Amino acid sequence: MRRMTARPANAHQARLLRLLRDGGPNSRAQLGDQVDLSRSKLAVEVDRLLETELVVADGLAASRGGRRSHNIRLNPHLRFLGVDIGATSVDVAVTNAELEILGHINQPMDVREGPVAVFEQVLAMAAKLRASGLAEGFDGAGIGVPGPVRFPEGIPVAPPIMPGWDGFPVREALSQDLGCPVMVDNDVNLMAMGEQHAGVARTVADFLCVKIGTGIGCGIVVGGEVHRGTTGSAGDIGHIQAVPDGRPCACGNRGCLEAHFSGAALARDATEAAEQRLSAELAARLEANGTLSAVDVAAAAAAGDATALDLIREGGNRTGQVIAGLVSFFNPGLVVIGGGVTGLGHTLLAAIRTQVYRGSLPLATGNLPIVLGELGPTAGVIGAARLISDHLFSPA
Amino acid sequence: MRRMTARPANAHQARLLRLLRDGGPNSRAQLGDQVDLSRSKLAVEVDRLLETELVVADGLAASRGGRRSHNIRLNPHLRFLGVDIGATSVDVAVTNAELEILGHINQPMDVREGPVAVFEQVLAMAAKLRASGLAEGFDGAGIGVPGPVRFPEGIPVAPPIMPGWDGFPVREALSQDLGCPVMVDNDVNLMAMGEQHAGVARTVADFLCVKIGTGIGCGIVVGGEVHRGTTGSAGDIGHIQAVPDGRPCACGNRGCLEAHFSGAALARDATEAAEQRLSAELAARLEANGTLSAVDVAAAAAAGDATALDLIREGGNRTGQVIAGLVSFFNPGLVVIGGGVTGLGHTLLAAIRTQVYRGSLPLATGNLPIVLGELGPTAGVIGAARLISDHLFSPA
DNA sequence: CCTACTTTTTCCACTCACAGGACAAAGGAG
DNA sequence: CTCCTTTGTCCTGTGAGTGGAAAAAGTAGG
Repeated sequence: MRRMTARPANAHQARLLRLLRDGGPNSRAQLGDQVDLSRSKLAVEVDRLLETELVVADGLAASRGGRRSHNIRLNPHLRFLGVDIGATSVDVAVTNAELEILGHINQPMDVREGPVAVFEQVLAMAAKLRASGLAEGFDGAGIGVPGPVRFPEGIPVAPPIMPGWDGFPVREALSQDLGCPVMVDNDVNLMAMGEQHAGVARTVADFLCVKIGTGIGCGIVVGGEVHRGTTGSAGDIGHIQAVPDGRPCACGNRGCLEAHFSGAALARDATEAAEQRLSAELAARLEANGTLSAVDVAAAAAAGDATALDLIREGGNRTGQVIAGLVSFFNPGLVVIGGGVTGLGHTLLAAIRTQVYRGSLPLATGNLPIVLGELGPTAGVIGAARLISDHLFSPA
Repeated sequence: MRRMTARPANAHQARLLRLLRDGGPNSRAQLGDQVDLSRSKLAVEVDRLLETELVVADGLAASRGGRRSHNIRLNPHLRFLGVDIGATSVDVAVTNAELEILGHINQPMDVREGPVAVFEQVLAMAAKLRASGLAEGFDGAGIGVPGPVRFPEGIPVAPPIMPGWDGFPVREALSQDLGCPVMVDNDVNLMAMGEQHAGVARTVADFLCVKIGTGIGCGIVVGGEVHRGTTGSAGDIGHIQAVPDGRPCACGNRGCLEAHFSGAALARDATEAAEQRLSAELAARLEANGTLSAVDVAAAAAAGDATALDLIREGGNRTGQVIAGLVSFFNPGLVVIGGGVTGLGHTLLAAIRTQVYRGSLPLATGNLPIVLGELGPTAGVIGAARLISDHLFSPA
């Protein structure tokens, strides 16, 4: 099927498209209530959008006391591809134009195999989703990578955990392979955008989104917009010093947050504890699987294992201390905790909250919710779809 | 003299006013090069600005190879008042519409005497400047206070070092007393705006401005706009933990940056060192003055006193560690160091630089200048004038 | 079923912002 | 003094956008 190549011709059309994306199908009259345009002008713009087939008519709306209005919705054939590349696995999802997930695949993968191998796999996964009848093609794709990105060009820069990716023209290459517009961003930023679009951060203009996975990063949203920094490395909090003269870190320093708490650090500490027989629960799991991960720690903690709980609390305290500093500095309206280790749940959250509420001034913490992300593993792909839709639903 | 009450009628006029503010007098032709408007449209808007007397004709410009153009400048009678209230002193300055300082007074003052007493003094200082013939009245005033501010209303909130100021309607009260529009902001934010307007940060969109005075604060500029946070307390980095289990702080925690390094902490440490006879230089100064301040430490350091140098280095290291974390998080394009203790000069700067370049990843620090502010004590009042001019030079 | 009222949509005339060309005014270079 | 360039002014055309009138399509009540 022919893909939609049309773009909104002006800011009004872009506004309408975003309203339809975020609010779902709407009657013409309802749209009129939300934008500050005369009825005539609105009708003209809607007609033009219908002509370009970006939106379609969708029957009659319920009456509001008089003549029934016609419903308008984004073209139901529009499809976005959301790709969230993690350190050890990749998520690929298809959404409609309202960014609802129609299909979602997760596969293990090693990002260190380099961009060529990874994108081969990603393209295969995308083809699989397409073959299952969810999409006949893609109108745009958002890609999240676990490292800093030169955003305008969509090129990873100096990614510490991604050797071989430095300078690889992700945006251009994928745009060719997929035959559609592509935008690339840091995976943490996409998670923030996901939670902003469909998660806990829907109504907040300034918030932080801390992702604790293999590494630790933080999405920064200022006035509704993601802050990426001068070189695209904003939010890279994994290497903030959390423990003076602490553990050595891969970056060459000592005491980095990431060296003390992250999926990788947690697995290492748990293995150590198991080997030293500090925890029967963890030792048994190590015996059974041959290796331990954050999931095992979560399970052990759920079973009441004191060592596992201590590890989580300890890590939560470290993380909380760092976040406390960021809260003082940035004064957000919300802090979202997400990523792989959110399985650690309430114990982790409680430790983080304690440190933040203790370590920041009351004015900054007084009305500050600190919550777990709502979307779990789908936050990244939803954010990716949101990224490309923001791009496409803006004036050409 | 009748004050200018006119405001730009639309975004074009606002744009032109800001160009004239930031670039000084300009010919109509030069203005045309900078805005994307047809010559006819530009002429219309300039004529309207001339009618409102916001701008005036100012003779003929030099020829650019053909007919000479007419110069336009902001009305030379426009006057802004910039007020920078510190913890222990207050700066009041008068500027013209191009934000050039025409007169500047600094007086000691104790902010703890409360807003009524302070503003009595401020109004007297403003009257003195007016009486000296620099201004016949003020078209607007910007006020900086050393604590968080609910920006839209211009009301200080829960300022730790300013008992009696909480909830005082500064904006409204001063607007009445001065008979002109008033905007209120945190003093650190104003310093950032000052350096952005006329100092080292003229060309940078994202930067941090760390002010080390009686306390420590940080102005955050994102995309050219000051970030104030959800409750107006963004940049409040004085109470970030710099030393685990360190010195007790007035805020109730231990190890806050401000408890280890700030004008107050430095004076305290220097006095201690003098009393313990660790430094002859400092002891002599204590003897002579009865008290020590950051200025004495700076003088002792300049004279080569090892203890003083150590104090500065130690403080710079602490500050640098905190800034390193902020740089990782925020990824600015520039870090400006300002405030009272900048008299400590290169020793301080070197310590901070060392810690930041060591403690943050290369991608964030690779091209990151860390410099002293250019404007010294005038940064605050220039920023204050800039604040109110931004407000007045925006569409009504 | 008919009438009165509401809401939605379309149509149309009118205003306004703005662009861009023609032309006059003012200066520079030879 | 002539030719060229730049600047300023005037004027008309165009397209965006508004707001009123009226038609269309409902609901509610008798």
